[in-house]
Amino acid sequence: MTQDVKESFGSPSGSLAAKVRTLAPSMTRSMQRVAEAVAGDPAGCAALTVTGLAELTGTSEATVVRTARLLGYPGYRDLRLALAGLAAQQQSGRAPVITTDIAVDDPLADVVAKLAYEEQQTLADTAAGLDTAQLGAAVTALAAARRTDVYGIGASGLVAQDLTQKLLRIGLIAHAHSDPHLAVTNAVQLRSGDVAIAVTHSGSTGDVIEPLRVAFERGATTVAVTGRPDSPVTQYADHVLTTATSRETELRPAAMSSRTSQLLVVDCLFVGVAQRTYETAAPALAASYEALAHRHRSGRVRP
Amino acid sequence: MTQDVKESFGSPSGSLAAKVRTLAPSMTRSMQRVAEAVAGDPAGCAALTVTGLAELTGTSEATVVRTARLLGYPGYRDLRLALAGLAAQQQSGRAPVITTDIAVDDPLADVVAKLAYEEQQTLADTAAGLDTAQLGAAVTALAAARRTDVYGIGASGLVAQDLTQKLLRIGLIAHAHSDPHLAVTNAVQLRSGDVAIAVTHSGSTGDVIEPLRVAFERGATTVAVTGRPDSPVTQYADHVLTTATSRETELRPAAMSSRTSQLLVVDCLFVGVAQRTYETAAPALAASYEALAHRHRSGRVRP
DNA sequence: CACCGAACCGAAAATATCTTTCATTCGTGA
DNA sequence: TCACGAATGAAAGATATTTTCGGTTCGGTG
Repeated sequence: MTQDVKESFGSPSGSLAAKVRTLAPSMTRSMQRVAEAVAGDPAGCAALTVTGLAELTGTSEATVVRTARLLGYPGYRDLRLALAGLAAQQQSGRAPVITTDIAVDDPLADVVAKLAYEEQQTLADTAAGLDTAQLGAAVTALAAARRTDVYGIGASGLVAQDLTQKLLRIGLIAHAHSDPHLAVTNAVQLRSGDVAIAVTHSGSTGDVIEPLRVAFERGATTVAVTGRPDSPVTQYADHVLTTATSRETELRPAAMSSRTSQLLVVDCLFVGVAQRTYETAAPALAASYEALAHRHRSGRVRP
Repeated sequence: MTQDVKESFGSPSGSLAAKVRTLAPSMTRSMQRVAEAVAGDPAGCAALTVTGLAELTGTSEATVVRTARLLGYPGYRDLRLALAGLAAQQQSGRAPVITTDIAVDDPLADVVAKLAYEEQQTLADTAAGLDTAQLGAAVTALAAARRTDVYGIGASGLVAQDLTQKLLRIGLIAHAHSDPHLAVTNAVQLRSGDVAIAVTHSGSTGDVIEPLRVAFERGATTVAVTGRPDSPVTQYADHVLTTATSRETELRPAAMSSRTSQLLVVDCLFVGVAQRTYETAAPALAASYEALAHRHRSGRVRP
């Protein structure tokens, strides 16, 4: 199933294409067909009626409407309007855009350009798809938390650690856990007023869900940072922060872009908390900077 | 920072307003009312149905349709679509291009936008400043290495781990060290044909320089990933990969953007190596993907 | 000033489009 | 294999758009 679709769209990444990618896993087969068509050729689809799009994708009107709903619009009419807008934007956008995947024989310069470009897209998509209300709620909880536990495994584990390091720097009490057993053991200690955060792209990593569940049941405020807003982990999450999902290619595992996306979310959390706790955060940041200066040798070496 | 500019239609935009002006004389009174409304607030009108617009302008559906026709569209439906497009274009034209630093009282939405923008900037800068010759040399060394050690402390330690995780996934032997003593202890084991990589933004972190020096003296190929190409760490580096340095602001520590930059470099290294060792890397990647699938619970949870 | 005609306008019918319902089909797990 | 539930599309139902058509207004004219 390689893209015979030609993927010739100018800027594949209006937040719509991102939304399609995020929601695709929770779509049924025929809905995916519709979503694909829409993401692939917004302008073309905007010109079609429900019936037209249904025929084009070999599905029914009902399915088209269902897809529109899933993408967050009240109905097809509104999706169509949005599509028209998107098309217009693309038109004026005129992005140079690197469309192709990274190939085995790409020269390194291309690899660098493509990777940078894709990560930039990921960032844009993440920012576009992040629910600031959920973010705000999570920030509020974090800022007031007695202690915070962060769960993550593999690449997500690094993100968890990153967040933890940052929170510690502004004087909060935070721990990252990547050992499932220890995570659960610690989760048991949590109670109302504490915060537990699970970082998992798939949202289905049992080892991460379990401690979150425990924390949830203990009354802690729970947050899920995941690329799948309908995945199991969200069952136990008071607040869900959605990360972007990008096309995965052979040489560029999904972990790469999901990490970028997760880190942005985590940064937002951090800055948000730092704002809320500015009085204490600012001096703490300054102090940690000061403390680190000693670990650095004097200066430059090459004249 | 919302646009108080209000866009009080000095030039409501494009051919539409022009068309309205041109055609106005040939319009009847009520049609002019409709045309005016449309030209004055395309976005708002795009949200209305024929009936809505008719009521808003105190006219009838028929008149609205007639106006649409006069403006050159087959019917109201199409005018509406065009309006949506126009609105979107205007919207995007307002490239807010966030220049200011993150302030303590910025709303979260701004924080998200600014962070995303700055990280995107960092990525672009990194890609632009990366020396592909140096990168190529590092990749060659990595691809052929008997073993690879990566040193990093603090935030850079996470980057080091990230690289290690990836290299392991394609069957290479790699270790990350953030304990300075263990790092040195291990560095002693290195010899020609091995690779040592130091990740440090400042380039002056003694704890990271030391193991690199040891590795260098043992004859290993050494690589420095640093934001300061003239810093002490480069003394012992065969190849220097430069990361971008961005303005540091009070609420956004340098660690944030240097991490982004470092990760891009590390990703480039990884993909480069994966290309060189494609024969073995591809199946290894597939296998690790396969193995992880078992760790994930079945699928979606919400209907 | 009354009358006429043409253009204008909107109510409502006719049509197209979108949405919902519901029976059927398909895939899946026991 | 069967039974169940999810997925799907046909068709009914609801809305929106377009058309029709008759009433109204306005300017001119006898």
